[in-house]
Amino acid sequence: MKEDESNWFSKWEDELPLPEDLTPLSQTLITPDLAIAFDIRTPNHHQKQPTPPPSQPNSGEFDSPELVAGGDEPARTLKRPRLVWTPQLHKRFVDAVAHLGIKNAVPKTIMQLMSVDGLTRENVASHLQKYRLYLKRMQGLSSGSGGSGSAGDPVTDHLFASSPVPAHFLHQGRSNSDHFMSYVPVAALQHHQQMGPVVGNHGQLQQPRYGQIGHFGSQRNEHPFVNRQNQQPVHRVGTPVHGSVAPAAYVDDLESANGRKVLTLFPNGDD
DNA sequence: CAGCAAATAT
DNA sequence: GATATTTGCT
Repeated sequence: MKEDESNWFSKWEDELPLPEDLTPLSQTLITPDLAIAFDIRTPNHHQKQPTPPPSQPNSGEFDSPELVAGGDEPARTLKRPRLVWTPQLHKRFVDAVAHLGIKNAVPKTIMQLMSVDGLTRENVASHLQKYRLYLKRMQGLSSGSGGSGSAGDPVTDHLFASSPVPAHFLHQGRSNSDHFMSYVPVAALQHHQQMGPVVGNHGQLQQPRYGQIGHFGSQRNEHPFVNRQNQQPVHRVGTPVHGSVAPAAYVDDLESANGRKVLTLFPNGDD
């Protein structure tokens, strides 16, 4: 029996796919922009062809191959792939809303504050809508008196459930005076590419970092159960905060396995 | 433009 | 089937 164990272990080891064999997380898929540029989305259903514009008044009849090298970003008015709201991204969203206050938490502002490259107002609006519904639902059933039903947290909404909801967000009919408007650390002005949602294997945007390659258990981070080694190469906050708020000092924290680490990442002092 | 409900797409 | 996006309306 012991031998068996070492046996399968050996085999297991042997059959372990090499990193090179694994899906090259950042590659493979045709570059999203390229794909959309060519309008060659995934072979899906019969996508209706909406009035294909007569292209450019080219003298010839073939399209201009410079389409890609055109310099101008084609990815501007074309349909982007579905954005996938990963917990981290959602966290940013929540934090942004939390710090803006319900009153200023409108799609436009949120989007700007998040300063996530590639995120559009529509994205936020859509997500915000669902998020609000989620909050409402929660309140609704949390008032259950004598309820013997509420047993823990039924994984209702996967995404929202795993987000450290700031606590308040409950729309209290509180028309209190708004506190000082926090200046917007317009990080969006940075030409730096922060975390740009990238297209996944199909056409879904997913986050570049935080990609878990493990095939063990479930790929999805349903609940924090996987104890991964928090090793972030690009995680340096060298400067011991001295009082100045650096927009680039984002410390995207990883939630602890079972300890809800509610750490606000924005330089907030409000509330 | 923001918010919402429903439909639609992936 | 779950989600995100879009649509229509206010």
